[in-house]
Amino acid sequence: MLDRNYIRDHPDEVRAALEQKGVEDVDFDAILDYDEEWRELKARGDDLRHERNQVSSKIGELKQAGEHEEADEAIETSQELKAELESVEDRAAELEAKLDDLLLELPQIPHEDVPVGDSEDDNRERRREGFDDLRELPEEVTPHYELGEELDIIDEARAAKTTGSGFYFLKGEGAQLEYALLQFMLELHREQGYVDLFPPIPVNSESMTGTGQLPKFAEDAYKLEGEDLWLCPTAEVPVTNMYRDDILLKEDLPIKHQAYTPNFRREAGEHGTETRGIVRVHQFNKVEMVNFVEPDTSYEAFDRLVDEAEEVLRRLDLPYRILEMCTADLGFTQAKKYDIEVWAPGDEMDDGPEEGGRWLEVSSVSNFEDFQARRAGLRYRPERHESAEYIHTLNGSGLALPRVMVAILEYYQNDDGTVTIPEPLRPYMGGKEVIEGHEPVGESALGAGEKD
RNA sequence: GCCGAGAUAGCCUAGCCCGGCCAAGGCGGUAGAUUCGAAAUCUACUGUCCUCACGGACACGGGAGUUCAAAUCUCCCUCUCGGCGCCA
Repeated sequence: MLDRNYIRDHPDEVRAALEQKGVEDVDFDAILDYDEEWRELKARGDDLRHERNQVSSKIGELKQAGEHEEADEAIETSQELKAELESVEDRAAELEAKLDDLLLELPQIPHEDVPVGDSEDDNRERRREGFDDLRELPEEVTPHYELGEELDIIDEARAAKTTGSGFYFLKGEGAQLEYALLQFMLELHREQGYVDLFPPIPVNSESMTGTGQLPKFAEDAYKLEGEDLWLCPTAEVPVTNMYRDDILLKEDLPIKHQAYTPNFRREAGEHGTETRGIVRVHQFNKVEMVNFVEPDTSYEAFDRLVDEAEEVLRRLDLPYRILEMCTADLGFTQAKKYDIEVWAPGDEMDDGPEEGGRWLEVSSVSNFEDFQARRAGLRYRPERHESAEYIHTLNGSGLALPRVMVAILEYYQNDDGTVTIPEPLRPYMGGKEVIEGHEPVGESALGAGEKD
């Protein structure tokens, strides 16, 4: 949420931001008008109330002095004031409620460094890492969704049965790889100074509003029937809202939390060749890093956060690139955002690198500045005697698991259809070095002619 | 789920029965005075909004109501604590 004073004083900046982010469904002039009218009413209401307070206290005095006649007169005056006050304040309350709703739909203003653009084509590639010394790949890399089925470590069909499309079972070595990735990432971020959290998975509407998923993006999330609860769309929501309405101390900052959670997203209508397999699913695990920092340090924290997320891929020795998002590709809440995209060589896509394959977004690192803090009431006291100020929040995935798994299954694939396990993960898989897969189970396995 | 008790400023606490006279007091913090310096002491400041300002309004968990007037009375909600029940 933007500061109302800021909006009054810098309307042109807000208009520019709306245009750069391509937001067209907000009537900013109406907001300014409402605010103007509200302030007038507020001033009038304050005056009336002042008058009433004076009359009221006089009534007390008169009554104690035993001057009942004059007291009754004063009561009459007070009653008249009351009626007028009510109409003024009702109108003001109406306007303020409207204003609050509208303000929740005003997006964050992009940081001045962010390249202005119209679409994702205007995003800038900052750098590319890990392509100098590539692994020897099979002639034809099998896409993860075929390989996962062949090795019987990913079972989408049976998940469709128990749950629906867009979900999957991981089995045996597949599930082990998932756990190994989790443990590995969490341990790495611990080294980077993160304190673990395991949050509640359902979150209420207030939390969803605090981080900006509501009110505009309700249709992206799963809602529990009969409850004011949503299935966690990202750990950002419970973790950022953890300190809602708290006042933190200067010495508390920066606070760095990491949290593993499952994430649930409806992803309505997202089916096609680009989303085969487990690259876009309704439930996936992710380790999220969230930083709470003093305002003037948030851009340092941003650079550090990108590096902390990258470290996962560096250690796994997976090639990737860093993309700087242009204004059009910034989210509603974001002032600045970098994406990290890992290289997955299994599927040819037009916008992939020269080496073939495609890019998969595995992390998004964002600085929200005080946008979320203002919505959620996240403050700190810069000096003991000073009044509280909004902090800055940032977060970054570190990382989203399924797409890392895709990259591993494709990039670490061997000629014989097995997958070499990246070294840092082996300690978490009982020393296992290669994923060899399982015999399929059930009558359908007979069709493959592999069981007598 | 049931019964009971509670929620007051950054923190701790009074006021609530019995409505009216700045939400009293303490702690912590900042500045000043004092001091060679410190401790102690004293003074001022230490929530939000509107206003260029003077000033004013609001704020006692949240919301609604009663009243000329609500921290105080009534109702609803949220959360916390205690007891009982249920439960992995």
